[in-house]
Amino acid sequence: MKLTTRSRYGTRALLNLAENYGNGPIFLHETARKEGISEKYLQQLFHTLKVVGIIKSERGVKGGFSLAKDPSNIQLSEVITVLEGPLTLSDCVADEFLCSKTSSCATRELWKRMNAALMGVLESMTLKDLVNLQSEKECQHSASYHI
Amino acid sequence: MKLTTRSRYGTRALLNLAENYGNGPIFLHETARKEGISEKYLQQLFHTLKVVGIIKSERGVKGGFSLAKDPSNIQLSEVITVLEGPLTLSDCVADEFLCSKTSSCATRELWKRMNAALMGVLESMTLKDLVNLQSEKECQHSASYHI
DNA sequence: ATAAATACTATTGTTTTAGTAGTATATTGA
DNA sequence: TCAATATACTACTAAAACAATAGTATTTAT
Repeated sequence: MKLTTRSRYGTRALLNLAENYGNGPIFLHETARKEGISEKYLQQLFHTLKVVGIIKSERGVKGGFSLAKDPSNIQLSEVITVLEGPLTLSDCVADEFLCSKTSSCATRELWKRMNAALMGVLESMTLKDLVNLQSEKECQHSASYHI
Repeated sequence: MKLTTRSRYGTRALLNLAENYGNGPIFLHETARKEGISEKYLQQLFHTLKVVGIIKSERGVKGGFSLAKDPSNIQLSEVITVLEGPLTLSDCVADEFLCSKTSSCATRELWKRMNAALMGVLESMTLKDLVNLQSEKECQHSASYHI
């Protein structure tokens, strides 16, 4: 059970935009190069993210992409859900009428708990948190090199 | 991001065996019919579960499958891991050398937290818990019908 | 104009999933 | 002993999902 590359690439790319928040748009090809993602593929991901209002774009020679709102207002649950689709581990979690045994199914309860655990993590973090985490890590990393 | 049918079918089938724990083996075709799973497919799942010692089998006319140990000693983390493979949302979570940026990657930290959340649920529950959950639910369900 | 950026849709190769098929082996009991 | 019925094990396959690639259209700065 893996996340698709859509989620993983998309989140990394958004982190890239978030780190630049407030400084105008970034060319897609820059983000793509920096994160090692195919430009064409990232175009699709950014298109999706734009449609739902997470990022905005400017066209033309001085165009590019930037976050459409403050990083602290972008929950990771929103990001992953948009890129990955609903994060339900079994379809019966989202659609209780899918199976006739729903109301008395212990395994469904298990899948629900797993989903709740995942969403708990994702809802408790925003892109801003991810930016902070990144700078913390980079600081630790460089410290361990220099000492 | 869905669990595969291996996990979902397998867990349901194990719950079926767990409910019968101590009363001898159950024919595979019975479990298959009750849970609506193809016999041939369930054979594969049970084979996997047998190899790792979660269930045991008896061959021949009076054969069948039963749990190899007490339901309270079978963690759901073990069950899902065996059926689904390692529950890592990104390969870099399991293999830190997969990516050169591992030590300073914020998204990897995110995937790790999500994994920890999932494993937290699965390690805190055993097949016995699932059996209890099931009987609770069935009780509630029948109660709501009779009153 | 034109160069360089995003917009959007269609197509495709690969991998994974979910299952089927088939042969072999073990056990019971008439 | 032999037929019936169970598991054991491996190989194969159709369908779906994934991960891109391709290509045309449109916008904007210079």
